[in-house]
Amino acid sequence: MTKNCNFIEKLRGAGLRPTKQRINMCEVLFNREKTFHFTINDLVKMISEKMNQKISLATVYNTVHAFEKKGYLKEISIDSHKSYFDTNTSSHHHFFDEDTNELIDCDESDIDKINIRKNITGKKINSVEVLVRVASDNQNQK
Amino acid sequence: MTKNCNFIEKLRGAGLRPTKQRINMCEVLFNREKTFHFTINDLVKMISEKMNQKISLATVYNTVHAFEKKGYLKEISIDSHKSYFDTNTSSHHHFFDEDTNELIDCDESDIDKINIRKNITGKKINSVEVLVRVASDNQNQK
DNA sequence: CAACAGTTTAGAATTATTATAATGTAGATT
DNA sequence: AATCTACATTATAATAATTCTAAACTGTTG
Repeated sequence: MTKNCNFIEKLRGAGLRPTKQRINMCEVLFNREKTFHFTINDLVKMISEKMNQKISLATVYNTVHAFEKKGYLKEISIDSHKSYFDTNTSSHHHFFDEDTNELIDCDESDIDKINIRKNITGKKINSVEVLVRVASDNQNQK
Repeated sequence: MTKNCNFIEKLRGAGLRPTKQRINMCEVLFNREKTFHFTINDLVKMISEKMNQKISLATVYNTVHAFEKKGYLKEISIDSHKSYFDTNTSSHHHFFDEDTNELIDCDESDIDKINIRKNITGKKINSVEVLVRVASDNQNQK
């Protein structure tokens, strides 16, 4: 219950009105020990269950995008058909298990800092992301 | 003209029948000095222009996927709405210019070899890809 | 508590991709 | 070269993912 207040502040701080839907969404997304990865579909299910009623798909899309813009979520795109969001918005890399479609966080010690030697004139680097695709050792490629 | 023969062999070698459409597609994709990036839409236009007649969208999708499976193309996914294919199938990294939506190849000297310390039991690494997002220096984020 | 601006909603619209089934074609067989 | 067959292509329908719309609703401000 006190958590709610945090989320209300969090939303207000980002200029987002703390509506019932957004607060529920915050609880599903951020009220947990560990960060996690989800798809829009996952999320709709989770929120509907939590609220014990439907939430409009449009609202979920809107809110996810609002959260993304505010830096509360990060999108991880695997291919044109698989896109995840990550509640861990710190700069970090990922493994993607092609067998299970599971996205796995790397922590800092897993991959050395990436050193970019190229410089594009007038452009600054916004992010550097590594995606390591893995698959079962016995089967070839998949 | 002699190039056609190469493409016919290339297709045959991959177990793909050298049809008119596929050969045209090969010419558009592979008969050039430098490798390049494209979207399905780009490609449909390019092929239609080259053939001076329509090509079915389904054929382009089918063929692109066939080429991808055979390792003639690689998909580069930027976000859930922007997906490119790359005729450069060697292992390499990319810059993505968020202002122009342009994908830029890195060559080997641009980024040090990525050292992966994490090991996922029973899984082998299929690919390691770095995406560096850049944007204009004066505007914040975009 | 009235008023307004921002939000939610269901459903329509749009876009991207895949499936379908009829027609066409490459390559093998004769 | 005619025929056959499996694979390809095609237009279109179907599906899936996302965005738009316009009406109803709800925080917030005064």
